[in-house]
Amino acid sequence: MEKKKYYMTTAIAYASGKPHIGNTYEIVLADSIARFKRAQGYDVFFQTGTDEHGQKIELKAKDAGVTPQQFVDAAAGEIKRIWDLMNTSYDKFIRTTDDYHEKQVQKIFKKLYEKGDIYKGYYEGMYCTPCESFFTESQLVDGKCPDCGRPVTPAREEAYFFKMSKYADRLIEHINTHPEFIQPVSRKNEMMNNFLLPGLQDLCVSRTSFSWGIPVDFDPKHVTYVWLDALTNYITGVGYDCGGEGTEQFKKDWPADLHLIGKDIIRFHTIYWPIFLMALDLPLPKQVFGHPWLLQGDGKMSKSKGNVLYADELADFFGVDAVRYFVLHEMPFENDGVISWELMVERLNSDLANTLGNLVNRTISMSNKYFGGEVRSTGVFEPVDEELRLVALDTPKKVEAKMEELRVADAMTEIFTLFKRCNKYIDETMPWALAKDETKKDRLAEVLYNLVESIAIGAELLEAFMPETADKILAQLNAQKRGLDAMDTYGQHVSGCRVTEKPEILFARLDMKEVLDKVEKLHPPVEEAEDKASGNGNETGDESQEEAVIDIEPKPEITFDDFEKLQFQVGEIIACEEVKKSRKLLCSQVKIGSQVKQIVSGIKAHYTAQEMVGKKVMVLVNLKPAKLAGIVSEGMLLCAEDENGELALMTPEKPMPSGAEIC
RNA sequence: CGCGGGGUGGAGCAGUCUGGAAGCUCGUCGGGCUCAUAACCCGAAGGUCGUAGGUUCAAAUCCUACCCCCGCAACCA
Repeated sequence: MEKKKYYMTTAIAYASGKPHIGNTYEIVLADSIARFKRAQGYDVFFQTGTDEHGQKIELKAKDAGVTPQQFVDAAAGEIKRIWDLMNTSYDKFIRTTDDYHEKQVQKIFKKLYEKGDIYKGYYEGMYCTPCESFFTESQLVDGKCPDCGRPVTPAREEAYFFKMSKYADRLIEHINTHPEFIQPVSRKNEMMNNFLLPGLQDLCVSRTSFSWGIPVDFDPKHVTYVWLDALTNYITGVGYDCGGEGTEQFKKDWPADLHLIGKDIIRFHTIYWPIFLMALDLPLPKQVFGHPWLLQGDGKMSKSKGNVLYADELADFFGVDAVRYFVLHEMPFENDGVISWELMVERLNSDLANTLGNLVNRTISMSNKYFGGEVRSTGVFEPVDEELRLVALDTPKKVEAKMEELRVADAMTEIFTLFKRCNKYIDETMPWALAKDETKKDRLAEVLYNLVESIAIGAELLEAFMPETADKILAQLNAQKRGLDAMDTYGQHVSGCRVTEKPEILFARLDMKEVLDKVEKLHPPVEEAEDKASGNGNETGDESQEEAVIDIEPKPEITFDDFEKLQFQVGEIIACEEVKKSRKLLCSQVKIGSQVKQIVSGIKAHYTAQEMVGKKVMVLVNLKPAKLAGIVSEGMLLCAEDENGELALMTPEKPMPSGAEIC
């Protein structure tokens, strides 16, 4: 019988930097699904990759002094490295800079243009020049820019648009008749009520403001704007050919069975993507699952607390499978999950070391102790065996049911329920007591056989989630994989097999304090300096009276010429207000000589707008203007900062007129 | 009114769509056991389900208002 195909994808990761643990979650989640589907006998094609175009990458590359292509090559390499490190079994890693992808995107763009679904128009609206942003009338605040409050002017920019509204009815119909299309279901209403029912706006699909993108071949000053470029990877990756037949693989795999994405981009995958496909006369993907996010715990995510988390660092500490276990287990189905070093240690100790690792270890060592490693079924049955047997037979079914709903965390919990049942079984049967009675020898053998059999079933089920661990356990037990299909029969472990002589510890318990100490060394917290200052309060030595000092990372030496480039002046703050919608920023009007500059500073936590007014401060005046929270800042107020991040403005020690040069 | 998520025993979460005895894991305390990685097994304590109203025979769940956290967005120039 031919295998049923299963084509699944993750979102492609934006190649702008190192992926943190949250990004990594998605690929691991996808991997567990892919592996499970394979175990179920599907012919799985699992695609992931990187999204590599756009203005942000263009800018980052420029900052780094490399070409965009060099930049994304490095970023994609890093992403791929992490994916591989996490032992993910993707079949294809697509990059939007791959030539076949770029070529197809151009063809698609052209086809849709010729078909009339894409038209050339003008991006019209009220334009705020300093903010370089367009706004609709309804977004304006008092007729002014909602960001910086300055006047806006009507403006237009040439752009191509996609006629979304043309396909809206068909899409609404599809969503209503396919309740499984958007997962979790709660997202469906969100999409319908917020976007579809009020009426879809046409989507801008080209840009002229940057050039790092796929050029529109018949109008090269335009580049394809993100979604038409990014989403199409799902078809170009399996061999779609616009205007042609497409490869055999494309015919087999499309439509995709599952797009696994973050909940933040559900809209693009359940509205724009299906509509693009309709325009191309292609069938729609069967299911889009918007998973929640994995957030970093401990309240603030800050470098000073050392809780910024990366997959490779976590894997160094805990091992790949432990990290896989954690992210899969801790991630609920609909709500966001939390990750922190503490929670990680807790989970590893209680679930992996205590429940699972110890179970395997104690079972193997008893087999060695009582039977020289031989595990033999004797058929000496007692009623207590029945319950274990039922749980062991039931677990595969439950796991399959949970996986069917994509409830990966729940599926793993089912497996651990089996392991817990095994631990309980040991207590109920008390093998050490049986061992003391020579006449109970056969019963003892049966007990150990039941344990090995049950653990073998659990371990094999674990393969999708923790592949290495599953293999290790099976190897230690000397058990064969039986296949998901065959899990309806108990007692398949070959009687007479020997377990390993020296069981390797699968997961060593970790000491919380030691881990946190190590983490601290890796990411030294800023508070250290304070401890030194206040903690070493010995009264006798004169040196201890000294004020605390701070050492910072020295920068390279500069020449006087370098210094001369900087222009500092005394400025008087004549007005200051909080920047709305901002947590940290104050916006000051600073009088420097006869001119007034607007300067934004991140000091709201340290000064109120009121107390700023009237201060004479040190200003770096020839800094290139930049936008902060959309507001232009034309310089920088200089502050001293202590080890706790407390700030103090620099003010002249004697009265000085505004505009006085500081040199 | 920028967008989004959340508030359920000490911690992390399920349960909310489809109203019907407050559940899971960890931690704590007490007990058991000794094969094992100070582990494992049993038991117990601990909750006004953010607040205030409303609907209902019945509300964590539905409705209204409010409070508080958090993430994102363009935020330490």
